[in-house]
Order: sequence, then structure tokens, then C-alpha cells
Amino acid sequence: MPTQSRLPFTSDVDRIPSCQRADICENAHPVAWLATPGGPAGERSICQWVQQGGPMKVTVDELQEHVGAEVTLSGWVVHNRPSGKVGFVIVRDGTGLCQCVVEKTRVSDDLFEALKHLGTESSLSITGTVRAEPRSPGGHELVVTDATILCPAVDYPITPKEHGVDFLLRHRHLHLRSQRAWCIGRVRHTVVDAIRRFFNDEGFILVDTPIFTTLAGEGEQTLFAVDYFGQPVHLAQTGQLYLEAAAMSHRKVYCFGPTFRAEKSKTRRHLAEFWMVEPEVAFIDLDGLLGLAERFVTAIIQAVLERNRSELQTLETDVPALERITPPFPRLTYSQAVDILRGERTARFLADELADLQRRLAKVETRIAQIEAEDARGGLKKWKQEKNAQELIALRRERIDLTAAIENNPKHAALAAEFTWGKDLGGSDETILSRMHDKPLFVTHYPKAAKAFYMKVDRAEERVVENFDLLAPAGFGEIIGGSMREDDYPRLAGRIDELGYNPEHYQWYLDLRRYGSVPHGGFGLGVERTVAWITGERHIRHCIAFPRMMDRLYL
RNA sequence: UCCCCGAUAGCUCAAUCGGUAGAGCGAGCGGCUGUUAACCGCUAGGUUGUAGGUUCGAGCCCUACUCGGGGAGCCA
Repeated sequence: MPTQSRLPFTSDVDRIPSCQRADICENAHPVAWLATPGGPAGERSICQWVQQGGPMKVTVDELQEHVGAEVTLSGWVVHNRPSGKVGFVIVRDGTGLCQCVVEKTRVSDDLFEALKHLGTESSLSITGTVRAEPRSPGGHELVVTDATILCPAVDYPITPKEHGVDFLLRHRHLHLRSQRAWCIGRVRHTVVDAIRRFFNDEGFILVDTPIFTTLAGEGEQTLFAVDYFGQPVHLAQTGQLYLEAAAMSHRKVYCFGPTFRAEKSKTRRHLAEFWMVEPEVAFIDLDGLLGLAERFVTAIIQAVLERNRSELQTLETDVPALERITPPFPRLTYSQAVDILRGERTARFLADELADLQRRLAKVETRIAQIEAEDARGGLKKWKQEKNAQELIALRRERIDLTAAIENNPKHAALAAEFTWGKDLGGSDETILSRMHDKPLFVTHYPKAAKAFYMKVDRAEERVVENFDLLAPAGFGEIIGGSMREDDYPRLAGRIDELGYNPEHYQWYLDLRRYGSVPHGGFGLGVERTVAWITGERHIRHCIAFPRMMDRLYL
């Protein structure tokens, strides 16, 4: 683990041939540097830092093994807090955070002065003695004896105070360095690793399906058109159809990659480009698929719980809720779900929720009025004024959220109450159902008309298909969609015909039903939605390094 | 495509009835021996998203547009 998370900085530079390295040195941004006490002052480049010797270079996650020793950390300044005779520099190095204490008596005057004026996100290597210190984030601190500033950062745009969504996305390349983005990135890494591990351990064969494709999996309206040497094709919205072909070779296969949807969705659950893993299995039935999905999701949760406790803590995730995610997951058929949505229990559930929201809004309003009255009366101490201002900002933000929720609640209630059999479940319907459970919820057997052409018609009830969605609990909504695939040639060909698709595009797909067709099925899990659910992050745009959304693609 | 909300200093936000723009953070300088979103003092920083309109007077009211946020539809 530690080796994986360690920065490749030193080794990468070392790998550059020395002739090119000289070049880099010449072109390197000259930086102010600080000599060891008594040494010469001047300018140094990053390459010279790489080449220098000195105390053992360690990373923050290794500090506990070096208590009492003098070591060198390399990283970036998270926060700098100088004062007259002692300064505190919080350094992060990609593996963790460490407080570095700069005592005036222990370092040269030049170094003390330079560190005093060092801006947030400056890069440096910093040497000192390790000691246990509960007040330091991470539990260890460095008593500084020397430091080399590699690249001072002036006016770093992201400040310790809050920022808006738009600003942070515009600065996503820098925002990735923030604590929260770092934690989510590490959880995502675990999720992706757990996904691969699960399928590999279960004997699945990885098949990489094409990105450029002529086929539509779900419907032709939601695809990104691409000019492929003059031929109109589009970016894959699923690897499934290809995967079905591969499943007839390996029996159990999966694909894992980016997928593209041109849906004009502006919600916290949608991205135009997201990562999806899709298993496909020959000789399985719907029950087998549900079991597979159940074990799969449980394995992902277990891996995160094992490896990312501290990240979950920093993210303020509800860990006990994750620990409750064990098989079996509750199961409902679509028809049962419709009854629930239209039923009294749902109406009461939503009414209770509305009442609760209104109570909370009233409380917020009262508090705002209180503070405003306090401010109007005047004569407040400066710190009190400031505290009030901060609280007002938070309260007003909460008021906006609550107002939106109160406005949406009756709309969602109406959608649920007026739900008629045959429609697909909407986002709000799924949210309601999932909010009623504290485990992921399977909903199966949707109406044929609301679902994709390839789903297998239930032979016992021909108006529905053998499919399922898995809804994450606590209102997050759908993270998996899957189905048995229609394996009967005439039925599938008929469906393609009914929907008016171009049969020529589907000849190879129909071949799979011509030659040795077998019952088979699979599902797709959205990585970002899964990460958002697990971390408690409300918007999936924070669960991918560089999100692509409708009308938004900054970098 | 539709519905709701928003745009004021680098950032987050104030600005009473329509009366001529203010805080905090960040930046710069100074002070402080243990801080941890430290604290204290000083300094700089604005054509209020764009274009029109109403008015003696518009950040505030009206119209259109642009950009952004939330939601519906659609979906992982």
C-alpha cells in the first residue's frame, strides 16, 4: 500500500537521461532557496534538490517508524502560520498531513524569514526531527532544522474559506489537492480495485469493448455523434452488446471503462462521461444475477471499510450505515413498488418529511431573525459580529436548500401518488423507495414497454421483463441496472422491428441467437454513483477527477 | 425541452423604503513562543453578468439575453 501511494517524483526525475536533465535545470523556474546554516545563499533549481544528499527521505505515512530521527519530507504547504519566534507549517506530501514546527533558535535567520513568508501550496523539502504530537494532524510533527523551497506559490487561488461550486470546478486541477478531493480519490481507487478483484477472483475474464460504435444499447437519442472517417458513429453508452458476444466465448466476462451519455440532465446524479463496470454471464438466471450483484456490492463496501477508515472519517461518512450493508438485500417487484408509491404509507412518509422540513425551515428563520435583531441593536464586540456573520451565511444557505426541498416534496408526492403502471420509475420515485430502506433495494420485473429492446420478456407474465435496478439506500438512487437478455431469435428480431431500429445494425447481435443461444444476463454499475453513495458526497461530479457535465467542460 | 433560484472586491457573502457599495477570508507590511480556519494593527483591492427601459436618482423595479445552480424528463 504505501509504495503505491508514494510520490514518483524522485524516481521520475532520475529516469530522465542526464543530458536532458541539464536542460530541465536550465529551464527550471529559479527559486529562492535557503542554505543550511552557514552555507551559501543563492538560487537552486528542482534538479539540484533531487540530486542533493542529506537525511533519510520519508513520507508522512512512514513517520511513526522514525520518531526521534532526523528525516526529510517533500511536499506542499497546506497552511502556514508564522508568529514571532515559532511558526507552524502544515505540509502534505500525498500520503498525509504533518505539522512542521519552525523554532527561531533552531534554524538560520534566513530560513526562518523565508518560511515565514511562504505561501499556500509552495513546494518544499523540509528536514527535521520527528516527534509524536497529538496536536498535529496525523499524530506526528517535525521540529524543523532545514528546508529547501522548490517552488514558492504566491496567491494560491483556493483559500481556507468556502468556495462556490463553479469556482472550484474552474480550478479543478488545483482543487484535486484539497483534503476532501484527496479522500474521495482514494476511496474511488479502492472501489475500482475492489471491482477488478471481485470479478477476477470469481473467474471472470476482462473483455475491453469498443468506444466507437454503430450500435445503440438503450435508445438512439442519448448518444454523442462522432465523425469516424466520414462515417457517422457514436461513443459507446454501454459495452453490453459486445459483451454478450464475448460471454458466449468465456462464459463469465466483464468490461470496465468510460461510457458516454448525451442525456441533457442537470442533476447531481448525472455525468456525460462516467465509468461503468459491466459483468455478463452465460447460463445464469435472474435470481443468480441478483445474488451476484449482492455479493459484488458487499465486497466493494467491505474493501472500503477495510482500507479507507480514516478517509471516511475525514469525509464524515456514516460508517455504521455502511457496516449494515450485508446480504440479503430487500427485493420488490416493480408492481409492488408501484403499489407502495401510490399507497398511504408513501403519502404519510412524504407528508412527515414535508412537516419536518418546514419545522427545520421555521427554526432557521427564527434564528436568522434573532441574529439580525442582535446586529441591528448594535454595540456588539467585533468577534461577535463576525461570528454572527458566519452563522448567517450558513443559515441562509440552509434556507435555500430547505426551500428547494419543500418546493420539490409536493411535486414528488404528486408524481408518486399519480404513478400509473407502465411508466418507468422516475428519479424521485427511486429516491422515495430507497429512502424507506437502510440497505440497497432491488426492484425487479419492469414493464416491457419502459425498458430496452434486449431485455428478456418474462415468460410467466409477458408484460414485464426479467430485469432489475439496485437502488442505494438513504435516497441516493440507482447504482445498478441489469437484466436477463432476450435469447429467443424471433422475439428479439420482433422487438427490433417493433421499435423501428435498423435491422442491418443488429445482424451480428442476432447471430448470437442463431448459433447456440443460451440464457444469459448481466448488469452495469456506475462507479461515480457508487463512490458518491459510499462517501456520502452529494454530487457525483466530485467523484471523478475531471467531470464532464452538460454545458460544462472546463479542463 | 420544461419549471424554480441566482449573478456585487481574487473568494464567500452583506447593503433597510429605490438615495450613490461594506465585512470576513485571501494578498502586502508590521507585532506576537505552541498555533491548529490562531490572534492584533495598518494598506491595497469595485464600470454591481450583458443590453435596453422606468425614475430627479437603480446593486435593488421592468424586458430581453448570457452564464451558473437545483429539479422534471432520461439514465449508471
